[in-house]
Amino acid sequence: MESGSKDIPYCRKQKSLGLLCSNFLSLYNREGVETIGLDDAASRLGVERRRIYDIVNVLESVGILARKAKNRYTWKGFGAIPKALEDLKKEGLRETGPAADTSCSEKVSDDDEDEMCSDMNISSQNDKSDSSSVPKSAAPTKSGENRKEKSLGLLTQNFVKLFLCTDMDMISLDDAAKLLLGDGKHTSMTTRTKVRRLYDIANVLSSMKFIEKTHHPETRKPAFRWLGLNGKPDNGSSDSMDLSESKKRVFGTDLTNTNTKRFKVDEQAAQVLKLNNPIRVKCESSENEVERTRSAVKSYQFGPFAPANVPKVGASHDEKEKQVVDWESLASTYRPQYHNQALKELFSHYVEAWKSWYSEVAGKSPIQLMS
DNA sequence: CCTTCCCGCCAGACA
DNA sequence: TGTCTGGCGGGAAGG
Repeated sequence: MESGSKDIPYCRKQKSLGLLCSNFLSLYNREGVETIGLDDAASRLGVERRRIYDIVNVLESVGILARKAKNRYTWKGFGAIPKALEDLKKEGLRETGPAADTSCSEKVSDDDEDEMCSDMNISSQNDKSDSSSVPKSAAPTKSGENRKEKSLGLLTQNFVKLFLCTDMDMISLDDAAKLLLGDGKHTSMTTRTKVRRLYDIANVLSSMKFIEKTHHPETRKPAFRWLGLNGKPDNGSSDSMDLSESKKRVFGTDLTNTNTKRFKVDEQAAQVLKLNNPIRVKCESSENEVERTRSAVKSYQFGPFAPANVPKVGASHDEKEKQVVDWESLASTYRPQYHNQALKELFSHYVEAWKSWYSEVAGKSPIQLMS
């Protein structure tokens, strides 16, 4: 009787974090959603709770979500992304060393290293037992902090900072791992673990089109390129949500400048980027600074599925992009155990969202979906 | 072979 | 204590 699982031997790709992220986004990126329950998400997406944590953590790092309470997150929406990234950038630059940049920013009010509602454990030592001998080999060495240092969320932020604050626009995960971990303390296996996590992060960010996987021009090594907003002007009077129909993401823009002299992360970059958590940036104002500075208007273009309440860029024409994805087979193959109404409408939602998204981007090969 | 990275054990954090 | 979070690394799918 247990042969009800038909075929579907097992496809690893169907369970990828990136796909799950897309599902998550399309599931909650609609009007009326303001809070998200982890249990709800897990059951509706058909995954274990553990995976929800992964996604939620990186989404929170980019500002899409915010932790509200246990089991509960607040949906901030894509509109919160630009600000979050801006904060990340400023934060990263600040850690770098304000000495280099005279006009670093106007609002230099005291601000913690973290911009979100992350809590700093101030109750570090409230132990009542002091005279008594140690119960066991207790390790009161910065219990919480240490764990938090290695959190996926923080790693995500630092990874993003790498793109925002450095002039490297192409980074391999291996280099990123080396840069991001403490300092020259290799440990070989620490890097391995870090790289694993970076793969996770990269998958999620890729599904949102923040980054894209490519290869080094020469080395052929796989690397990731930043696609998201490269640097918004951010004027003080930016109350009105941007997203005007101006320029969308600039893809081939960087092709114009053929300088591209140095992609590899030599020890110079490693030198600048040591430190524990904070990231150092190379503040030298020379080299290839011209890159894509000219486009200061560059509004942010959302990843998949622009929400309904957000002015999409030219959402009028379409029907010209052929559908490369077989949605019907998708719906039938995906998790046969969930044949409820929610999934039905979820998938139909996909088709719409993807259509419009495709027509806008018209990229080559966006996300690899199952077929 | 090497790269990618999913699964889920299990340990801290929290109620 | 139980539940919630989420590091962490094995080891298998993918190329």
